[in-house]
Amino acid sequence: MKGGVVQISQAVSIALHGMGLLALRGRKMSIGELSEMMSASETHAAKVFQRLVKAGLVNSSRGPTGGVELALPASKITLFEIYEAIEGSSQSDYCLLQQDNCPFGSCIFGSMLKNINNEFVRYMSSMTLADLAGSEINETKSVAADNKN
Amino acid sequence: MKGGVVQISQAVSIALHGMGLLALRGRKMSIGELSEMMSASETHAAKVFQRLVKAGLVNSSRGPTGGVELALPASKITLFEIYEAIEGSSQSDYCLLQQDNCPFGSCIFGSMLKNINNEFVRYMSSMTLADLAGSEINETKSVAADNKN
DNA sequence: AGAATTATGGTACCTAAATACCTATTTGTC
DNA sequence: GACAAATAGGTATTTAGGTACCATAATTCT
Repeated sequence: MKGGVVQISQAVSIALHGMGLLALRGRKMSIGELSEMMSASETHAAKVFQRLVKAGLVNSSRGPTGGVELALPASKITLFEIYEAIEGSSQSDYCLLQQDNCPFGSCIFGSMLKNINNEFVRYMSSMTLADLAGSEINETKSVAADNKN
Repeated sequence: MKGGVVQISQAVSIALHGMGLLALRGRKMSIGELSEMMSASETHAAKVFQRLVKAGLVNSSRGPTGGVELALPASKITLFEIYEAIEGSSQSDYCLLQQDNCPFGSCIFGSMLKNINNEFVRYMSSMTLADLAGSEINETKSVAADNKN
């Protein structure tokens, strides 16, 4: 999960992919099953899903036949809600200097980074799990073609 | 330097602010002077500037009256060059699954984050230190006013 | 009733990255 | 020669994220 400026933790990646899988399958799945499909540590995935449950995005049940499933229709869950459930709400603070002392306006670096952050939030808030599942259906055939990065 | 998706290290913040200060003053300054103005650790600032020197963005001289100064006109140094000098060139990899196996097209999460990264790079590449110094002159009077992020 | 399966919750450990610290060495000025 | 500054390298320290482990609770199956 390294690279670029935009950093997401493995936990967030597990959450996004896991929730996406639940939306795709549309049925209850066990953490073991999910983590295997994602090649992720089962214990880590378990922790991640605990937070999703607490956030009310996922319902869980125990015992054999137990597992997790979406608590709401896929069209009602945005990617940003998933992100926030894992990372918590966060506010930025990029200026080294005290805000009032920064010689670069009301810190130009800070506002630049805030803008990019806002763009991320806006995009994540506009996408739901249903959009994902839809895009999968439309794009799944041409995956191999544009897979060169 | 925590918060938001867009994460920059303190090293990058030191580099951006330090270079900005050099552009503003337009003269040679010592690391001690710069680090004090930024309320940053002098040793850390020294390391950061070593990298900027190696990248050819800064000229340095030793001894009393020594210090660092821009190696090029401020209008020829982009913020992205500064960022890259500290963090190195980086490529992203956000998909948990093997790219070919990701059930979400050519991973939709990955492409989303790549787009945001590209946006950052584009913006940082379009801004030079001269633009910064200019914005300071225009905005410096109204800093206190819009300082409620 | 008891065994198996699954989620829950807590704690402690591991690792990697960023930062801080410390001690020299080199280069230049006076 | 004395001093000031960058340079260099090595070694903590800190922190966040991830991992591992363990006991427990809930549910299902036999």
